[in-house]
Amino acid sequence: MARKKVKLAWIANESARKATFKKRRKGLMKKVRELSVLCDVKACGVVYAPNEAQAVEVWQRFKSIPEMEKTKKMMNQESFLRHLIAKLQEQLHKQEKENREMETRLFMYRALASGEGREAPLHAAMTIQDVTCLAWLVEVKVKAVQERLDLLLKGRIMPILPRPPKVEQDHVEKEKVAVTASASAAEATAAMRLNIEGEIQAQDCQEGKVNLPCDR
Amino acid sequence: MARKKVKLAWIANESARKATFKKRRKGLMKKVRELSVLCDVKACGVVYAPNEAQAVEVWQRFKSIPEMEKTKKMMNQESFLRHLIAKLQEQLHKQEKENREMETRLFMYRALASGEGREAPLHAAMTIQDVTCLAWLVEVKVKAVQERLDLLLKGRIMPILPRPPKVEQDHVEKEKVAVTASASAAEATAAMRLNIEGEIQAQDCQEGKVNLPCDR
DNA sequence: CGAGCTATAATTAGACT
DNA sequence: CAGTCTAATTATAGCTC
Repeated sequence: MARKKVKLAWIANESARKATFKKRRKGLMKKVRELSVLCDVKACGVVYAPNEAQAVEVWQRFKSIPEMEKTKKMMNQESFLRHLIAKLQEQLHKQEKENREMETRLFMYRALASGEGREAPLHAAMTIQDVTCLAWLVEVKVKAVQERLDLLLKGRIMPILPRPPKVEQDHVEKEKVAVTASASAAEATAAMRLNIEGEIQAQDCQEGKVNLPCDR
Repeated sequence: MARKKVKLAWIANESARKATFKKRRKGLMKKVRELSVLCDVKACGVVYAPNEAQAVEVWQRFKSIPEMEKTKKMMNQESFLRHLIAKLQEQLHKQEKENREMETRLFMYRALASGEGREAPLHAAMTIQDVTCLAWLVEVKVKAVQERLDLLLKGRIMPILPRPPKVEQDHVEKEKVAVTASASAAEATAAMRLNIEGEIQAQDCQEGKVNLPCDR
């Protein structure tokens, strides 16, 4: 959008493409932030950089101010971590339960696929595409989450293990909350379980069939 | 960005905010598309509309052209569905295996949280925030995926069940591929498993502690 | 290659219908 | 409230360093 109007097509020149990418990604992120702030909505943008190892380029979360303040308060409290763990635990159980349900669902899919055939309606195809696309994004997210979890875990191990067994540090030795692994089932947000492929390997499917006009 | 420079702050006037939201969301999506096309990267934007029931406002996936064409080809093939199912099945197994690992990880977390305390480093706090934020997004995605799956399932059941057992339709009755639930482990993309809470309930944590300066 | 620097394209705030 | 219009603000393509 400047010196010259640019065609909406892939930029062949690599350096130009890279420059445009950087600039536009930056601009995009700014827009996301602005929208979030101006309208107080949760918003995020994700951009797969070509060569950067499968990275979540940007993500942001905007919470309403009061909620944000509450979050801040609990962010560095020990109890928050305990609470998180309790919930994780409960959700693990939920998840195991859902595994059974997923098996059932999978069975149904299977039966349907084998028992019937032909001319998958465009509608269905689109839906599949939708699913795979969403799944891709989820894959990115899940990986990021797991990396963050690992980081967090390391971050806690590192400063702790090397420390001598009993060092009396005067500051903040009070709030020794008991580790109540309670957490009501009602509070626990919907347990999530993901079992979808993020990328469909195209090579596996035989060639030469229809061409759906479902570009966008 | 017009008639008047607008402050980067929440817009109090509701109708104005709504209008801005609509305009800017539209613009944002356009930017996402453009970036994707110009630089051939996978990109997506997600915006939580205030009142629209927890909706993924926009998501998009851009694949490189050759990949896209392959995808098109297999989109409406029966074998694609079978393939998807095979992979799902394999990933289900992987997932069950990962459940064990998650239990281990959870145990470690627990031990750390109960055995040590105090002054959660800002770094750790930020990480936790990151995790929860990402988790929130994943939650949205997972819900969307599950809805899509349900839709897909219904979409296949509907036109199939009411149909009489054996109707001889002449077109495309050939490619009756056997349902080989094989799918090599190498091909299957990383199995995903998600077990994180998307929203931290702030009320659960007692009040009046530190205020982290970790806004953004 | 990255960091400025315009000139110009694109977005959009506010008014109007 | 949903569009349309237009001026003013932003984003950025192509350069230069």
